[in-house]
Amino acid sequence: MIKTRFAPSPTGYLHIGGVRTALFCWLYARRHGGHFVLRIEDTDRERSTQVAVDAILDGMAWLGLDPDEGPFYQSQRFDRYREVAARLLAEGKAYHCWCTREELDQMRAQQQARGERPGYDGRCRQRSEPRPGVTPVLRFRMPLEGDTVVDDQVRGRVVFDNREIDDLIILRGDGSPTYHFSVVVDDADMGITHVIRGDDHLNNTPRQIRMIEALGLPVPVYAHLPMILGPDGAKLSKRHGAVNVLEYREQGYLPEAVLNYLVRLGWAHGDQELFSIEEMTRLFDVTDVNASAARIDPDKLNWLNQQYIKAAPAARLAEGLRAQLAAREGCELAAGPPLEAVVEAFRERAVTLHEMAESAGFLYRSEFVLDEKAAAKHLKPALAPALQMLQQRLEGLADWRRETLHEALAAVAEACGLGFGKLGQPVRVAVTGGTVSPPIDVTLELVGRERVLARLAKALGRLL
RNA sequence: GUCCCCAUCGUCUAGUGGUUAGGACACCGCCCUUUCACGGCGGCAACCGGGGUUCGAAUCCCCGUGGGGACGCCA
Repeated sequence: MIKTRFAPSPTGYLHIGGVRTALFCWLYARRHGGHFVLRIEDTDRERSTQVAVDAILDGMAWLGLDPDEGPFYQSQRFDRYREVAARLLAEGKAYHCWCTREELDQMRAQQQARGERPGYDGRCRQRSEPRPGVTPVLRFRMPLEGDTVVDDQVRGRVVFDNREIDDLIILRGDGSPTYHFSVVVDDADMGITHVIRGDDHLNNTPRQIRMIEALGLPVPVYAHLPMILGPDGAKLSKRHGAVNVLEYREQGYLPEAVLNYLVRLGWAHGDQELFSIEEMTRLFDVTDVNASAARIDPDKLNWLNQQYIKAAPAARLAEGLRAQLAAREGCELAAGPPLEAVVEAFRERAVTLHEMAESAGFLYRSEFVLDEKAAAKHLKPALAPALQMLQQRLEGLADWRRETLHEALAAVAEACGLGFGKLGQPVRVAVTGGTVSPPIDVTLELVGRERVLARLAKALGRLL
């Protein structure tokens, strides 16, 4: 069975670049009827935190990137790594190294000074005597000559000269495994057939392949994905806005929009831009991923999010809107119209749910805030008769619905010799406090009879 | 510094030896219009440079340039 895995280290939030890796792994497994494994790489106990683990799990769940197996934790498998390492040592494929950190630093500095690639020179390969006061680490014995070939699904064939690869540490002084070693053991134990991961691991691959071979295990298929950069082409960082996926949720992005955006970074299917999850899983193939790095484009994500907001079921959006509104000062859900009605009125004019809550906020705030500039421009004394007429008409309106409101507005506009818009805009300002809202009839319906009449009266009070 | 990877509009990309180099986002203009949007139509805009290979290169090869990554008892 095809098996892919996503193996983040819980040292921070779930990065948007990591999410794309997870997505590609997930899609590939889905596409081939295989399994997607989630493994938490927490061998570095100093930096790993439970908060980060939760953030990863939370983010994956939000996006629907559910693992078929796991989450597995490397921290719970230390015995297994030590066992495998012991075997390597017994077979002479690994050896103790008694070099001190100071010694290693010095060695690297000298190598750099000589213009060489810094790396361990193998000075402990032959040593058999322990050094007093030093707890040894275990190093893997890499071949000294020849090449190691990585047949990458994205890059093609990449050849490394073994002389460029040094003997890496597989067990630290405290007996804990290092990343390179634990991945190899885990991928083998978990039956991972396809390793799909970030570009930054390409250079690590030959050493991992050598360890896998030394262990007599099958070498998985590799696919190294290009990196995702910030809009300015630099490495993605906090200053580029949201790098933490959960921030996208907070900002009102829909998970399917984020996924759709991410899947198109490095992958395409002709000219198609919109992909449902089902389409992605049917069409995606890691061999179609292109090799060059891509930049994050917030504009395009926004556009996609809007596409999904226009199409999503109102009930779902209502839930998102509820959360957005709830997080807002002065907004009281009970004080306004049903959320689904608001969603329908605003879905074509909101890029994110955050923005929707922002512009629909006036429906739920008890205090009325009038934009003075708008009032100065649209609430002119000359309008008083028309507004008065409208007020009367609305008071007598039996049925407070968009259609009846529209009739009332149209009738008053006609009677006063005004265009619909000439009446609508002042009413909008009077009722919403601003110049922007859904169509005025819809707006009046949403604001509700009581408030409309009260605000109209208040506006009239200003004019008279 | 050494090694590895990458290179089509501003951005994401299609393209796999012969195309007026296509689409999308953004931007600009027009239309629609009840504000804002949505939508429709149109426009601007690219093969990093130099050598080869070939009848013919965005496409294949080499060099350069630029960008990125790796070089930890981090992952």
